[in-house]
Amino acid sequence: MSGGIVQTKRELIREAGLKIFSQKGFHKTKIEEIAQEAGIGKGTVYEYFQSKEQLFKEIIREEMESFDAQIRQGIGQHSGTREKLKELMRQCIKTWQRFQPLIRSTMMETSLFDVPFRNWLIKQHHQRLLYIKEIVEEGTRRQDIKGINGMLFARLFYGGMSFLLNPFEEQQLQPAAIEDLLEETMEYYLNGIKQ
Amino acid sequence: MSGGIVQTKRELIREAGLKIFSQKGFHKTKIEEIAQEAGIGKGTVYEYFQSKEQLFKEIIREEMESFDAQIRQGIGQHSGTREKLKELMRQCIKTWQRFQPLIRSTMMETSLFDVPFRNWLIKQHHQRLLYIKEIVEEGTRRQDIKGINGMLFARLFYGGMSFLLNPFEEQQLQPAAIEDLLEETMEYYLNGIKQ
Amino acid sequence: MSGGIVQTKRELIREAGLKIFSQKGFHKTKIEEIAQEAGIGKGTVYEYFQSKEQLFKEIIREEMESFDAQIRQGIGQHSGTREKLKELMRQCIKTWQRFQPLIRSTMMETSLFDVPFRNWLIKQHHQRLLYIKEIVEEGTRRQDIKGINGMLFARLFYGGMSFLLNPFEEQQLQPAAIEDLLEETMEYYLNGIKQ
Amino acid sequence: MSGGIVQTKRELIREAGLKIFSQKGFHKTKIEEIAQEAGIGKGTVYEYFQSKEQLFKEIIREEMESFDAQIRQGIGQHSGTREKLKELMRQCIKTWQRFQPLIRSTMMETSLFDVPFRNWLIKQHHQRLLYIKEIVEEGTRRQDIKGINGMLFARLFYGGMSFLLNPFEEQQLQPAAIEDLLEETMEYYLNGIKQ
DNA sequence: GATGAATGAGTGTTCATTCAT
DNA sequence: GATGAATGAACACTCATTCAT
Repeated sequence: MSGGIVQTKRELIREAGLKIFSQKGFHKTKIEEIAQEAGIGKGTVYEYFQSKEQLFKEIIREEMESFDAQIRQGIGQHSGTREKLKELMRQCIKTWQRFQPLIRSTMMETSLFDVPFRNWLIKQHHQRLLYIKEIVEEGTRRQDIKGINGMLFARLFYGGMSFLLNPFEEQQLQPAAIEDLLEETMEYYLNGIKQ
Repeated sequence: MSGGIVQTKRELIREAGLKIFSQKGFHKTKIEEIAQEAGIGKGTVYEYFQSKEQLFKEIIREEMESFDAQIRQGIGQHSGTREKLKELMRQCIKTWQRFQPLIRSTMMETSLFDVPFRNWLIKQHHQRLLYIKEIVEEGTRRQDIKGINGMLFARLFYGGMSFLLNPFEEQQLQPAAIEDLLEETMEYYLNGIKQ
Repeated sequence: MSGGIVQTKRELIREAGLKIFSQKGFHKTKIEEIAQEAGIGKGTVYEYFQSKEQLFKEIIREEMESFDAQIRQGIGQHSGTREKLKELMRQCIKTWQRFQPLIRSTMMETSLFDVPFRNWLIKQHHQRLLYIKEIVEEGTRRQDIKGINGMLFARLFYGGMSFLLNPFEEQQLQPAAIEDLLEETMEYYLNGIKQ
Repeated sequence: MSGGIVQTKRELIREAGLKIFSQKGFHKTKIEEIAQEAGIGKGTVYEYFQSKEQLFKEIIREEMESFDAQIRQGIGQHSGTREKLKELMRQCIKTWQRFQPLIRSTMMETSLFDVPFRNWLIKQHHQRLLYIKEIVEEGTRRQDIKGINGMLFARLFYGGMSFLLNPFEEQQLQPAAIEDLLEETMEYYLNGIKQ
């Protein structure tokens, strides 16, 4: 409870980088801007990160991993297919409201990166799909859910989620609104829209 | 009507630009590469387009509009909610298999652009969602489809589609495989996955 | 007779680079200065040379090779140990009066360079020594010259030459003065200074 | 008198600087490396030396002066032109085997330095030549040596020496080998190579 | 109209130097 | 005195854009 405000300079820079990269994308971001945002000198960035690209990758990596941990933990606290999927969506929405542009555009612009990092990104993405697949397959075993193509559904579900938030507007949904959204969305996926 | 091989130089450049921008993204693409691809001199690009950004926007605009026309036409040729939605997916898959990286990352990296173009993009995107909304609302009126939040469903459906194709692999789905995919996908959306 | 003034831009840059590098050494030389000296824009340098280092190496290589050709040709036009050695000195002085600082410091600061280039430099230097060695060994066969360690003498002779010109003053010796210098120098090497 | 292991921090830094500068040359050497080599903090260097350049000049100055003292002392212990010149060569070789690259390249890259230091360097160099000149002129007076241009011979002799050691190989000559080298070299200078 | 040689604004990165601890 | 984190001036290099031919 007490901690929190203390931040290493490294974290300070990462935070600033996250903000600026999110606003402008990798190429339009200048190291000097990040330094300014962090309230430090340009050279200081290079005391903590080898290069602009390193910094960017480090930010992505950190955010992705914390994202993953949150999803995993969130899912673990619920039981039942519906509740688990809802929780997964809840976590995604929460994260995406913070990092929307950065995380998303990163997933798309993977051609930017070196092969190992690209592969790591793909694996991360795949992991998210696996969470969904496992949830529905567990449901199938419990006979809640039809026998379906888990991976296909995972893609549809994940993609749907990622467009729940209008990617062009920085809406800040209220928690209550989010719950309504989740409820309705689950309804569509579980029971379909056919009369 | 006349045929098609004849191409104005302007079209030639646009075609080359589409290819290179799609492969490398906006920032990593050099005008010289586009000129090479088009088999012309670097300076000639500037005879037809004011700037790299203009060229890029022009390509996006053109592709989006042709995309839109195809969707509209495709939908018009079918009746029934299921068939219309399937046709919409069919068109999207077809287009995305061509331009995947460019078109998608463009939608995400809107921070690149000036406000008017950004607004135009948002409107385009919105238009797609409207097609879906209208299809399901028409279904609702015909009592095929439950009374649902059409815009919410549109987002889920459109997002799901956009992840149907693994964005990290350049799979070239065979037409038959696509049809199976569409069929199964429609099943999930229409009847849900709950047992 | 007619040609001469015409210079490709590449040569223009090389000439400017030679001048500035000679004055300031590699590290203190800025590309922009070279461009200015050549009367062109900074970017133009990069149209013709990949990098500052490439440009530097190219200049060295070119000068060395032309130096070598001059020596070889000069020696060929003379016969007799004394005359050949004198001619070799004549050529060296002529070249060194132009490029003194650059060429010399280059030979010393070889740690600057990549291994292949360094090896090339060493080979070049060795070649010069071989010229001298061959001249004296030929003399030995003709019984003009004692049976000596040709390589050792080559080093002494070459080193001596390289200090003939005061490396700290930009003296411009008159041709007549040079001839006197050569004559006296040869005298010392051939007949020794002992009474 | 007391011995030698005790070293002021100033000397420690100079020693470290000498080592690193010798290996890498002025521009490629980083202050941090010197501090590391000396086992102290980077800032501490600036407690003892005003700047990188000051440190470099101080090292050169110190080494030159100690070099000079050794030569002077060495010469003083011998009599006869031949022995004195041999001793001078002996001292030079000994020193150059330690500092070859640094000392030499320094003499060449004088453009690095401010005018007063440059002049000091030139004077130092001149002093060496004077030693040689005086030795041969003394020989001339004793009628061991012909009446020659002492300064010219000094240049030839000094230059020859400086190329005795292959500047590209870090040969470590054994003392016996050095003596043979000196003997033969003296032979050439004193008696010439002519049959 | 077509070209590509020339340009220079813009930016990532290094590293000598400073200064608060 | 000793330190090393912080700094920012300096510079190599890129590439969109121009314009003389």
